[in-house]
Amino acid sequence: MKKAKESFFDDVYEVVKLIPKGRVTSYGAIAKYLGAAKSSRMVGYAMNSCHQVDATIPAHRVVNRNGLLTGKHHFSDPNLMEDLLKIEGVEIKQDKIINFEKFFWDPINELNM
DNA sequence: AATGTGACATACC
DNA sequence: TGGTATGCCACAT
Repeated sequence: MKKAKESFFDDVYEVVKLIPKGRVTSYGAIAKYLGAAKSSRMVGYAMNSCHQVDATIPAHRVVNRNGLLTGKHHFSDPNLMEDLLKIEGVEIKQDKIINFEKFFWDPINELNM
């Protein structure tokens, strides 16, 4: 059995680290998967602290509901996020993911079923 | 306890 | 099309 979540953030990190390479998800999807659809902001907030909790978290695979790389500004370099995604095969144009639905990885569908 | 915060989501202008 | 405003909630101080 899994140990109880220590905090909302920890769950966020767990899910983010489970995101397959070449896939992306949204803050809202993660929040919803954790049972707090309205806490989408917390997901982003968690990512802000993710580097001090676990630097291995692929935060670049998490974007907003629009597939827009809103969090790129928080990376070491703004271009790092889209560059990492491109390397993984995700097409990006104007800081936005092309065919977002195709790359979208929903934990609710992938983990809860 | 209270206040501040924020990498969202949605609505409105 | 993009800026502004509000709701929303868990964490930090």
